Amino acid sequence: MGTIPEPTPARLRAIPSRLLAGTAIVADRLVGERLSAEGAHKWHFAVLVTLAEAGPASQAELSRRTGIYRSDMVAVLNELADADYVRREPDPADRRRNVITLTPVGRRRLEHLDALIADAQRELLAPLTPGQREELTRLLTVLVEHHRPPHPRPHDAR
Amino acid sequence: MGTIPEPTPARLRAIPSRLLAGTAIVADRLVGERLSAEGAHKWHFAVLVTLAEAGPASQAELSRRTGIYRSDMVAVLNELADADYVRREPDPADRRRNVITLTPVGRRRLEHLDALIADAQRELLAPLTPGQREELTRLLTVLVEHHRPPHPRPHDAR
DNA sequence: TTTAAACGTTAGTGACACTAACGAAGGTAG
DNA sequence: CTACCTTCGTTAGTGTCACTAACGTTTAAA
Repeated sequence: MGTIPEPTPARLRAIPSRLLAGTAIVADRLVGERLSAEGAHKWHFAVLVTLAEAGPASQAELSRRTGIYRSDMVAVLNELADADYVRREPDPADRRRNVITLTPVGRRRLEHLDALIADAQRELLAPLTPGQREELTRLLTVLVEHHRPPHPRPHDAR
Repeated sequence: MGTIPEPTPARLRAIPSRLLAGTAIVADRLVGERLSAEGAHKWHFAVLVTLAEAGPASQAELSRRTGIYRSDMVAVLNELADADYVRREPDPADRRRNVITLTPVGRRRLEHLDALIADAQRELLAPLTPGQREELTRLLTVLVEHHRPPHPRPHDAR
């Protein structure tokens, strides 16, 4: 007669910040597994999407739009440029900047990664009805929107 | 006439795994700030709650109930024991185990930390109605419950 | 009685958010 | 023009956290 598989106390289970941490871990693992199987990364997708949506941009712009720190952006762009998903060239109009441009190969890569990520989201949200998925997205959006550096912060990009 | 503060592409903003990651970071920061201001830690609270709810337990039991790895549990219990919030003594019935017991001081500490955490949750969920907060908690619970090691895994406690 | 498992513990890994500081370039004020 | 401050790309580094590996000890199972 073995002991029952110790339960987590209810008082602990019901704490939103803990639930968020837990689901975020699950979600990240789901996405990460799929992407790394194809030699890709979360951040690659974010950059490619941003370029596809808003056109060529500087590294600092990409940082602000994706939320990836500009110090981390360097490595991401190295990898994307090495694989020819992206071109990186100095901006003649402002010689501090690099102009990052999506290549045709990059666009195809994006479609592929997009499918992988959509798949991961589906698996993540599997136990929810379509209505619940929308509701969850809505609620989370409200939260991230609300908790956010008051305004377009003074200086220094993320 | 400056450029408008670069927006995140909609295609990126609407991805649940990204939203979860974002809110989890905010939530963790909110909780962490309050606790660290009192020299406490997330994990301290989890252990104290578990002891209060389910009584004395071994370190491995605490690990499984809280989700804290038993390798990390060691340091947590060192700190809690040093502050006399918890007693740690060898289990005479099974000399592999330590029995961890909540002290009266620990119980008072718990009440304090509980207030801090409740406060953080309130700030986190501030932009939501009470109904929405419940709904969010419900949805997240479904997700964590669903994505979870199939059954009481073979061996080796977290 | 041999084997396997659980326990507490130490050490270490990898991912990721985040900071600091740098030289180079550009913008602005005197 | 000069001085100053900001932005940009880049390098290096920090702290936290989830997670793994391995160990010696003790207990349970075969």
